[in-house]
Amino acid sequence: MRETELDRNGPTRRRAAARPGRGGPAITDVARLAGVSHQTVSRVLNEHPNVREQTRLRVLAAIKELDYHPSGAARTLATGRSTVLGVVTQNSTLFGPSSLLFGLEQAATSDFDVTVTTLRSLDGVALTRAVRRYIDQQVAGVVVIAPLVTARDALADLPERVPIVLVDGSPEAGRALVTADQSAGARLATEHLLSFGHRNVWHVSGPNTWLDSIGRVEGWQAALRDAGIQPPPLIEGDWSPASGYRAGHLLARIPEATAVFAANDHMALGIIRAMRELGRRMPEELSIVGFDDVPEAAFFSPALTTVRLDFTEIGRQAMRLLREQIESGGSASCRVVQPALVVRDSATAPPDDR
Amino acid sequence: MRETELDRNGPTRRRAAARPGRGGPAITDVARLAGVSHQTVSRVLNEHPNVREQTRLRVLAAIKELDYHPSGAARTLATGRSTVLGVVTQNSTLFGPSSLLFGLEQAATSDFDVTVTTLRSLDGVALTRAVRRYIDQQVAGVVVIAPLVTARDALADLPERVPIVLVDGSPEAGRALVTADQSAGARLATEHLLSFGHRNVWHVSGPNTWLDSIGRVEGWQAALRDAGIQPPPLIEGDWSPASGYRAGHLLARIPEATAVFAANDHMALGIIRAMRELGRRMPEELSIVGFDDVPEAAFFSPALTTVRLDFTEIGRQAMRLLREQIESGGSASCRVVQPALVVRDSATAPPDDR
DNA sequence: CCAGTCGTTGTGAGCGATCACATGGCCGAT
DNA sequence: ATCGGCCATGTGATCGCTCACAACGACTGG
Repeated sequence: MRETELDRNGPTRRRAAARPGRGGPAITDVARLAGVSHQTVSRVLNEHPNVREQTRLRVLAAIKELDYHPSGAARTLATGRSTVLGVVTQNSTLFGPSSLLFGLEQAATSDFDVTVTTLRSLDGVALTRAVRRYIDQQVAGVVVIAPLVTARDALADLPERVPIVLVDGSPEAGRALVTADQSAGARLATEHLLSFGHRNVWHVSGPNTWLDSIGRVEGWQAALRDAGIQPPPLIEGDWSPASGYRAGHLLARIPEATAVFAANDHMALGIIRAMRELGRRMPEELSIVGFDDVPEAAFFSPALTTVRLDFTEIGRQAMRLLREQIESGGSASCRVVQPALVVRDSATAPPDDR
Repeated sequence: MRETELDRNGPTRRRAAARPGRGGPAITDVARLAGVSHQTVSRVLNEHPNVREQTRLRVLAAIKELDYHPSGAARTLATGRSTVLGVVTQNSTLFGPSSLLFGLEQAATSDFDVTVTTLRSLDGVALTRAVRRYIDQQVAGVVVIAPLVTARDALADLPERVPIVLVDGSPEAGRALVTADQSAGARLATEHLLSFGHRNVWHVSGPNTWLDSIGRVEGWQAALRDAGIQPPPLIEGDWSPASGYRAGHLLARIPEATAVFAANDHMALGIIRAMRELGRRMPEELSIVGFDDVPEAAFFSPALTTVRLDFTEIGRQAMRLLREQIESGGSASCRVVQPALVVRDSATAPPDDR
């Protein structure tokens, strides 16, 4: 027995000396240099209270001298949880989604390593697979940026093993959710236009597969109904300035269209462009309000009145919900971030009124 | 001895049965179900050739039945390398950097998990720390999006342990690098303006801390010098439309300024806006060429002639360089992606000429 | 008919951390 | 003086996987 044990230790020690390990020094190297056990080093690393200050300093010195860095993989393996946060988003350079991603990264970066999966399309299969893959990697949590209708259904049959927060998705999923109040933003825009005395407000929406679009359409309709106005037919765009441009040409042929709410700033730009080509003056002949407040919106001609979303705040809220779930196995609560109207020069009174 | 062994196995088996393990089933569970050793399962997972087809199928079936997914952490720990790719970029929603990030994700996503570190500033300390952190995590490789001058110096004293590719950085760093030929792009823009007969071309640049800015300034100057023209004073902006707007007001006071090359589209928008406010007609009174070809550039008024960069291609090239380094310990080669001129309506002949 | 080779599978150690538990010193309380 | 308890530290097992090597049978060639 005794001999067997010695035989076992032999190779082990030799191996450690030869350092075939892939990376730099390991915890045992630090322990040896500091003259303590590996466990004590681990305690120092994890800020365990019961370590004598003197020992702590010795360990710290050894860590510094060896330029030791703990292995995340080993820690993950031992503890079963990592500090990696998975974010699933879609293949898009659109202002909204990309700002959302940015806001999220900002908010997470202090506690987590953020890894991003950019999906080509947000259909159920791809989404589920991406989330499952994260779960396999034992991520600490998953954030799904799911602004599409198709995403909603996919999330229903997802395993419960991991904290998940939806951003910009639908509350029906029964998961923790952070979203912007699209409807309220649209209402802000519409009511702002109505306040100038416009008889009606037209709307150029995003694709009806987007929850954002749907919410904005609802808010627009609601605001009109509340004012006792029958909403005019919806003009559906696809977020692109080109679609706005086409919508602009359409609107130009409708004399009674004096005010339009565009579901994003880039479509608004397309509309403005079309109007300019047709020799219409803005905002005198057509008032317009956008959505997003892209950085360049103030420099459109006319400077665009629009609705701003605080993406940093959304990111922060998402991280809060996620932490709640991680720490206390929390609930499926829901936060809604309110948008704000940014008044510039693109909305004014209708022609008749002056 | 025999008893000791039983004692040892006892708790082990019980543990396995109770599954206090953090995740789902482990490789041994699959092995047991398939009636093979864990090593055989490992072989199947890694597509090792020497496994009998029949065995392979049995293992595959067991994997499916248990819904087994291998643990990345354990694999990383055992092999010393992960499939994670670290990307370091800076705190920016600017079109260039964010498109770059997007292109990179697109190109990487099939082989790697991309994790992003968004730095508040690209100074040496922050950059080095971020890269080192990735190295500690034993990432497969690191991509640094380093468009700032400050980043250049920081990369010199970085450990060699990990494949690194610079994107949009400076070749002097002696590392693998993918970059856009900023200078050639600027030359394209400048020569396009000159071709209309303009006597001179002014330039509104980005901040001189950006390598992109510097390259574009150089290309602009070179093009003018080649044409035997003394470059006018440089107007420095900060990429923002607001800075373009200020530059526009400045330019408006200089009668001989008939053509301007803006270092990005958003500054061009600011210039256009300023001109419009002052009642100048564009492009008749001032020709302008931008840089970036943001999606909305075609809908500026006038539609902006600009220079386009293929970010997807840059991402692809970066991934190629990285794979070369990972697989063959490759070299510090350098790829340059060429930009293309996109001609629209914002550049035309100077007023004198008609 | 036996040695050598190859294909297939199994065994045990090790990656670098944490966790559960053991140990030994020092303290105040009995 | 003795004992339970806390503090500081150490020991060994374990997480789930891969790697190096051993074992075994079938096939081949001399």
